[in-house]
Amino acid sequence: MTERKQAPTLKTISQMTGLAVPTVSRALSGATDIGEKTRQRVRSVAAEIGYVPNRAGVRLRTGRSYVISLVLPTESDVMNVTARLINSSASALRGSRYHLTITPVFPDEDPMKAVRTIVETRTADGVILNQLAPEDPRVRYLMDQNFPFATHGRTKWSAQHDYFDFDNYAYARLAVQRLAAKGRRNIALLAPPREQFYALEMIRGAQEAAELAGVAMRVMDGVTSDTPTDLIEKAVAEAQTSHDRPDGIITASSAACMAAVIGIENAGLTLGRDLDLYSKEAIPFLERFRPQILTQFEDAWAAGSFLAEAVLKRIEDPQAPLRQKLDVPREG
Amino acid sequence: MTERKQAPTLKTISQMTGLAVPTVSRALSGATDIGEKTRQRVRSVAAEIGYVPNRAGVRLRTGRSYVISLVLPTESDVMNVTARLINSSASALRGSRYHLTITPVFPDEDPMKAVRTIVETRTADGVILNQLAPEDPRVRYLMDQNFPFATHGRTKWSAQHDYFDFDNYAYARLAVQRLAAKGRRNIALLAPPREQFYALEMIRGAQEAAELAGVAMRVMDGVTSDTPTDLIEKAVAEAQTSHDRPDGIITASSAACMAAVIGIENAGLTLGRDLDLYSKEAIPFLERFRPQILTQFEDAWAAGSFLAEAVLKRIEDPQAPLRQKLDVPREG
DNA sequence: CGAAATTTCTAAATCGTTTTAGATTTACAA
DNA sequence: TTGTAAATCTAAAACGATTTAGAAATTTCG
Repeated sequence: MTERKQAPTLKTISQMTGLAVPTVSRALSGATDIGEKTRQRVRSVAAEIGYVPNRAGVRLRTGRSYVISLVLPTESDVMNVTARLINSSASALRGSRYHLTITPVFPDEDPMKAVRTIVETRTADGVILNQLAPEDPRVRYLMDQNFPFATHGRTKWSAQHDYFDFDNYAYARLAVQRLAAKGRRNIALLAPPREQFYALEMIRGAQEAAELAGVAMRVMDGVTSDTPTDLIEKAVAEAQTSHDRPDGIITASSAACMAAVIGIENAGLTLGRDLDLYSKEAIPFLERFRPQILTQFEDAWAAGSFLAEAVLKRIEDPQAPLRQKLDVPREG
Repeated sequence: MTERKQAPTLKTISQMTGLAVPTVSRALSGATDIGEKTRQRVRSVAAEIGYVPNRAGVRLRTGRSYVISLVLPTESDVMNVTARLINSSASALRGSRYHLTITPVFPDEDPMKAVRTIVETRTADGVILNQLAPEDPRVRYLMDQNFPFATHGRTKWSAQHDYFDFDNYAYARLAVQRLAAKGRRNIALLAPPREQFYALEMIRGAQEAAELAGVAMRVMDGVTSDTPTDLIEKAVAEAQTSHDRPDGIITASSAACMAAVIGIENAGLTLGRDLDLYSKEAIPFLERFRPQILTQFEDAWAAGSFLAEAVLKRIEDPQAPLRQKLDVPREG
């Protein structure tokens, strides 16, 4: 439990350079009445110690918040889990003093950077994470810093932190059981990327259930549920032409499942006859679209509310009991 | 252009009650060393003038930001326009000093309240709105207050504010033209709710094009593109059994289009033969799912980036030239 | 009644930044 | 050399809230 680092301020730079605080401020903002060498010196020191203006100070003095608000009518009809998560967690903060900000992280970025910045500059009092690796460094870091957070999904250390997770192990078990009960003997799992914790859970569940039921189960390779949908279509279609073509496919998201439907129907096969599909989904859709598809409901709205509240409680009382929930699959 | 109201502070209450500022503070926070009648008086005054603690003041003094951050890996594969909008606008702020916060608004709420609060308490420096009515009071208010904002979609006053809009008029025109060119003579438009500006645009475009092409065009009633998907399915299926069943349906979102597909196929009809579907979509999906579906691409990513940047520029320079874009439909 | 204890309030300092006004130094011309 | 102008810098105040220490008023009790 490292000591939380104190962010450098203008005062820090002032002391390091021997200049007055306002001088430092004006040097950084590029005022005309600061000597060139002074400006240089201040700037380099600032860069060196990673000075970032304190938002509250700026806001108080200037009245500018440096915040843009996206006013978002809550939609009832959102297939996408992420969108639901945003909506529900923002909604859960209604009535509290808290706001929800979105911190986007790009694939090419260091995932740690965003979290570290938040903690060090105290951009936020708490954090919600998703898409977790089993030993996610962000989680490790937040735990070490004793910084309030909650996760959508679990990690290796999830006994020690707040989380909400859909029980992917149970999901996959049940999926295999039901497919086996329908007479399917050769099941393929279109799994999430293996870097993510829940992928491993899902795979484990499917394997165990397959063994118990005495059916074949394999993880589709070269493709995950996050793969662009056209590639999923292709992969599914190709799998159907192989000698041991799967007669049951389990997917991890409605988008992936839709792609699978396309691949299958394009290959001229018939759902429910030639093979069965099994999927999670955030809103009832697949099952109405193709009644043959077997589904389990993933409650993304509950996840968001739970997580937001968990973080809130954790901020208020760091010693509060852990808030953890493993959502039991409900068949759709 | 009304004067922007100055938010009341502890000082305001202090002056009104004749008490010292710290006394007021402690009275509000429920400290034990404040007399009961004093507390009552302070509280009632505070409530009366609508006192809300200044975030910057609190944050500076206590170090608490009252912000929860949702750290969001940007997804490439998001069907939903809203989710894309969030991702893209948050991303556009990367590298700037600005953050994106989400302010959810519930159907049962006064849509004005959220906006008014933002402006009065300066929760944010700028605002992005969507789902606009032709004479949206929020837009009117923001214009009157001279508060930086940009809209996804247009209004009656859009000549005077920043916006990004998909050209729904052109969309509908083209849709009807293409359906007519395929020999369709009885077209139905599954329009958005008529309260929204873009619904009117779309209807107008469809009507004009239908007249020109000499085909029948009607707006489906009792159902909009925001209606729960099961009701859309039902409505579409029923329409097919009527005596003047449509041979071409234009929808306003991929979700609505999918629902239409379900309705049609459940009714035992064949796409492309018995009738054609025409839809917008945010990512290429429908057209691959059912190649018979005619589509136009709606660039939600571009919208978010554009809007975020527009607001940024508007904050920096209220006199900056208007940033407006009417996105031309690209056929998919 | 007067001293001590208690209740209720206020003064002052602080968080980090920016702005305004003024001070100091340097450079230049007379 | 000296006075003036220009170039640099600093002191002080302010934004709004909270906290700590202490002052004033009230109550309690011997």
